[in-house]
Amino acid sequence: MSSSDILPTDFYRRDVVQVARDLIGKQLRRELPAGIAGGRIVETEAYRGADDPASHSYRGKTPRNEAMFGPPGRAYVYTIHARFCLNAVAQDDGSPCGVLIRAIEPQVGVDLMEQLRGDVKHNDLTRGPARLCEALDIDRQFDAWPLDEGRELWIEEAVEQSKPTIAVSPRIGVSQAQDRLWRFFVNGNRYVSGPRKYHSEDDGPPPR
DNA sequence: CTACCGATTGACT
DNA sequence: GTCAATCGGTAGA
Repeated sequence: MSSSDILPTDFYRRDVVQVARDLIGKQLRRELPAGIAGGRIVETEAYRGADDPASHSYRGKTPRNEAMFGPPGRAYVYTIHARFCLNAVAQDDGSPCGVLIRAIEPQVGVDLMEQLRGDVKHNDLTRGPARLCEALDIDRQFDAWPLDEGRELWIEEAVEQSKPTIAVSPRIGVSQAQDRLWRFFVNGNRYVSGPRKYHSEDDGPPPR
């Protein structure tokens, strides 16, 4: 692996929906005291700014969501229901956008992640935004962390040659903007949270 | 200060 | 499938 495999800032400096789609298949990496852990990103969601009522940044800047207003390529870590969730900040046009990493497929340092998660079913190891953060020991210390420098916490280029089949759906846990299909996931992958088979991007509109 | 609630999870029917 | 624990962030008195 060379350092050029780390996703550069410019990767994130694009339309947030496109970034969310392109992050599927990429490799999330965490450097722990005992070694490297991580895996393949299999589920993401895009959150936009002032025009997206489901976004944390919809009602303006607060101490909590400040990282979303910062430069692209940084992390935005927030807490909900006493748990942590990881976003990658995207775009660079003054609009506070982020991509929620909802699930990864565990591939590297599985034993390390199992230790951090405790006694759970293997399938639940990293299935869900707060579960993967627990498995990788990601907390508020990584809020605004640069993801493009290849240390502690970063995202690398995909290992596989071909892109997996990507399905889309409305975002999970949000009641607003159901017409925006901004959730992306590897179709049928067992580590995807929520519906794992919805419809391919080539199909027609989703069932209501 | 108090009150409300969520981009969730895990236990349970 | 249903439901409640849990606690920091936020708004409002």
